[in-house]
Amino acid sequence: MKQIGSNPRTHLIPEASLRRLPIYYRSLQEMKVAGVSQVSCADLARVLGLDPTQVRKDIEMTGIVGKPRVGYLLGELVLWIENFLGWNRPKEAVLVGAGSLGSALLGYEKFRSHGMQIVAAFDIDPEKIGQRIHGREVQPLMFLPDFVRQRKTPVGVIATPAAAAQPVTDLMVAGGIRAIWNFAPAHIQVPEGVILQNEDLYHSLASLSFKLETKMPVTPAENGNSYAEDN
Amino acid sequence: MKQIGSNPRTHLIPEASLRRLPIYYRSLQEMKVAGVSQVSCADLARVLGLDPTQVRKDIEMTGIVGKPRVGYLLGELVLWIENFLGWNRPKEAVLVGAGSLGSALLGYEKFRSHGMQIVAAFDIDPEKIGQRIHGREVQPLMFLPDFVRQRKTPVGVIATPAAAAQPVTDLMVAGGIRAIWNFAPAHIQVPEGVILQNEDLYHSLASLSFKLETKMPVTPAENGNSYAEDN
DNA sequence: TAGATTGTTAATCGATTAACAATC
DNA sequence: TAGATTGTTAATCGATTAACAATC
Repeated sequence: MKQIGSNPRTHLIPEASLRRLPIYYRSLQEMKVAGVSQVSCADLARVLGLDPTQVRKDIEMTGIVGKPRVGYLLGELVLWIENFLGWNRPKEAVLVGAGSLGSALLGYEKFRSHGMQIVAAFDIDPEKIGQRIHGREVQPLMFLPDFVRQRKTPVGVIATPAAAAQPVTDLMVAGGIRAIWNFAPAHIQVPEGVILQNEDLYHSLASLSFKLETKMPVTPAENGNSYAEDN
Repeated sequence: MKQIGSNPRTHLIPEASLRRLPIYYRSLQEMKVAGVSQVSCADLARVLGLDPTQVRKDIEMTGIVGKPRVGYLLGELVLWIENFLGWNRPKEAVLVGAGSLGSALLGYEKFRSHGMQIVAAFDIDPEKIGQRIHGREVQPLMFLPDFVRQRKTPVGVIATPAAAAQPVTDLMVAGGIRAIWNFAPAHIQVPEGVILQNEDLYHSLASLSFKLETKMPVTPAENGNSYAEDN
């Protein structure tokens, strides 16, 4: 019997697989509501129009052990995914940039059940400072390093204009932030060991615009095309 | 001499390369402002902390021909990228879902110079209908199919709750939309031939959360880690 | 000319897909 | 038992990286 709670695969976790788990997770939640109690990778693949082998590989990554001919207990699989991703252990986050996007992000309550909780918002604009947005008061940016240091906040979310992204990053890093989720359209540099996740809409726009224009084939990508409904 | 304006490579365009072009593009714009007139792939790689070979491969994709020992004329390279991505030929788009995220998206004026222009907004909520957001009046969702059909709008942007995503998709497709940019946290199905670009924050949250917790290595991904500053 | 950079071809590496044995 | 599904190993495919010749 394999170790429970630890991952069976010592090798390497494909980023693309990580990003597919939420898709399965969501389908499972829906099935649960519909009263389903057991599920196989084949079921998931069918519902989502994905390749069954790929689904199985991704699910195995979580370390869950299934039953041949049956699949997995739905509730258990949900728990394994949550545990594997760390979604059952939300990390605190600070957000910088209380503009329209930042405000929208502050309103996503579901983040908490998906591994992250934004506990404070910062901005440099005196107009914004002191405002309450979705229950959090916007603080002066200069307070950020101390806040992060004292509270040991692991995550920083950047929703500033491009020009502010690098300076804000540096502040976060100085405070000991371990991961940065960057929504600013800027290429920022972080020291080795700091996790950086870019959410640059212009990257997507490049892909979308290109595909719309051309008849040139583009290789399918993790967050690109889904499959046609053909079954 | 190669054909000008057409792509030299008949093969296959890697999605990841498409998504990197905006990074170069942005650096080039900054260099331009700084008065630089010539640039090599090596220069770009140095500034961005990326692999020079990769930068060269990506740049070549646009079809531009450079000069050995010199590189490219900066202004020309910018134009080649714009033309390759179609950023100089903005496509019209409709947006559905005038919530906080939708409103934020309506405020991104830069979209127009990056291949896309949101020309109308729709919602199903009577409270929202009639409101003006960044100069566009929110229309009833039921008007969408006719609008899209008459105006031949190629792009649909979805910023609705998850439950609305598939029905809205179906409306868009019925109206003849050719590409969908989906911000709703939902796996939607589109007919073959319709381009789908998902912008699901929970996918990123999965990756971020996992990396924060574990010492397990994750394969580097297109929109993941940048390089450490080490030069 | 010398040498840096382009353009191109080959090697490597990893993700996806296929094949198949084990099992309930 | 028969057969569907898991778990695992191998094959394929494509992106990244390396090597090198051409060129200004």
